[in-house]
Amino acid sequence: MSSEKTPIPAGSNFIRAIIEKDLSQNKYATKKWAGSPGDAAHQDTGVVDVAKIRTRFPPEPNGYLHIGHAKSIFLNFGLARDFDGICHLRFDDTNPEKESQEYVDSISDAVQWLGFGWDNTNETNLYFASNYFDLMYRAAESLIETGHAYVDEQSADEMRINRGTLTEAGKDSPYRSRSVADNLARFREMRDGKHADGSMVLRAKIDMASPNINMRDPAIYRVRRAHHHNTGDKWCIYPMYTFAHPIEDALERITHSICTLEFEDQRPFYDWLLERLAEAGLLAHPLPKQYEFARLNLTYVVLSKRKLIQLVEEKHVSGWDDPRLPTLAGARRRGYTPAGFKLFTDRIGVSKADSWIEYTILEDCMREVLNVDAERRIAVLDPIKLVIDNYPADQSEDCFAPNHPLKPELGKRTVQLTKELWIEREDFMEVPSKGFFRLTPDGMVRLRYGYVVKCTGCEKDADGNVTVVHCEYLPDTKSGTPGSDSVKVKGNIHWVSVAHAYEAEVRLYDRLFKEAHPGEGKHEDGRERDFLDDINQDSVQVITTQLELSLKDAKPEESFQFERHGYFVADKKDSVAGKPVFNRTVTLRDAWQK
RNA sequence: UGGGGAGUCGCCAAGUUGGUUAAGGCACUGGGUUUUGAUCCCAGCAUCCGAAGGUUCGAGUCCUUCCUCCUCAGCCA
Repeated sequence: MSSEKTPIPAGSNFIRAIIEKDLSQNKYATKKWAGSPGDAAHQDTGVVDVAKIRTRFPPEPNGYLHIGHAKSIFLNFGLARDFDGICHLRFDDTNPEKESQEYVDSISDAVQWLGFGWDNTNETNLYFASNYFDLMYRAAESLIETGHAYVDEQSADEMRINRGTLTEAGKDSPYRSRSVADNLARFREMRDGKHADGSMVLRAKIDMASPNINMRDPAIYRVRRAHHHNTGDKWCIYPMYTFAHPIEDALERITHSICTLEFEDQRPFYDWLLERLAEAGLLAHPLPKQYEFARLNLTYVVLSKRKLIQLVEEKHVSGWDDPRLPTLAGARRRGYTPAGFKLFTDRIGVSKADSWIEYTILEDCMREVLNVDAERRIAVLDPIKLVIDNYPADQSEDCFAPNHPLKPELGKRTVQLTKELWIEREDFMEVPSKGFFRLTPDGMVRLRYGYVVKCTGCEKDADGNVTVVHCEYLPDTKSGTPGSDSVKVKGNIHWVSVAHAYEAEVRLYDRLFKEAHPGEGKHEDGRERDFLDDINQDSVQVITTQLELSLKDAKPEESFQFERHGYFVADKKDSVAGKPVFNRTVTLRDAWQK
């Protein structure tokens, strides 16, 4: 990445502290890099790596990225940027049964949308674990040759039983002491398709009595006849994550391999494996090191892949990019922005403590960036007619509205004022509640960017619903003219001319779940709650609105602040030229307690 | 109950080798500005760092014991 360097906040998180220390000790001063991933022999032909550190973002292409991944992306790519390093995008595609090109594409899109990429000065750092299958296979044979791996023919059930429990040691497999030659022959047979799926696995030979269950001879290669999205039908054996990931990191000369907390127990194996392969001459020092941080938990959403898939497949939402979903594709359609996510990740920090971030933090971040970035427009979401009785029916006059109060250089636009206007239904109350200072009989209010008007009454239908509000304007009070403030009013309401309005569809989104921790706890009858029980049935409201005419030209993904309402974005999917529809990204804060 | 982690203000989170009054952000509460009940500005907001002991002139930082939460027994990642 070649982007602006941001100053490094000293010791702002434990990973930065580790990197600063590593760098100050010149830990990577002689680390060689040949320009592409490879084993020790390959890297030795290279030169000292220009990247001071290497990190990686290694998603499995088996689903869509979500907000939690954004944290990891900003962490890994951000670290690389701040420390003169390089971050790789690597697809960890070692399980052919779950992965597909669709996911590879959506993940690539999301990473780029957040502002990162893989094209660096002299190299393209986009990799696939499956491209290392040959090297991984060699590493496995090396492990067998050095007596550190064996082919186990126990069934999965037998393996599970013999693995022991959390408090009891496991038992050695009857196949554990086979000869190197025998193991090698068997493993090659596995590769050559001589054995059925599930009939045997290759296991690392470590210690069946280890208190760390991950060290009790973990399986590292399995037989699985499945078509791989990248390697096709070339292989019928596939490496396990446990085995593959450390090797991927080492081949790419990653310095800091950052993952989430649940992999902590895996670290001893990570180090064990790389040390064995380095001893065998396959990998060179310095070897990558794994560090773990706490994954993101956000209130009012679910981030687990399983639950997201369920929401999509059972059609509780319209798709992976439903604006209510915490997927990056959904957030994007909702109008959330990369800058907002950047602010968010900076704000929540990185640590090892399990935590739940309040969803409002994310919303505040979006408001904060949109307040600065989004131009203002006028939108009447729940229209009711206001008639200015003392205004000529055939008259239309220009009013000037600033495009951005914080950026006068963005200029003003004209909106037309006429006798009949649309105003917000909630801006009129025939019987005002306490503290209400908008339109009410005999009350005065300013029509934003226009005149001060005095309410004279309203019309109602047979059911008592207000249908039209009447008022009279005060001619000398037009905004921007001398003496416009001769009449002071507290209320200030927005409006759109009936004759100059764009009638548009707007979607008002609310949170998808009613509970802060969806599915947590039990029902009154003692039954476990399901996260689906907490779905908010009113999470979207599609309404017909009256917008100022200029909004007709909004481009897909263009964000605006609809004054007094919130931030809205022209939907990237359903908008057509000249007829955009809008999604509410987030409301404005509202300090008025009704 | 074995191993590995984590517990600092309502929510996050600094606090490196022990050294005066425990950063910062968000939230919240006052006050000010404002033609968005928005934004912005100013002020306030942990005698206390999961608990209890101990070491020390001095401990969130060291020691002991205890408590709570997370995580690991896939031929998933």
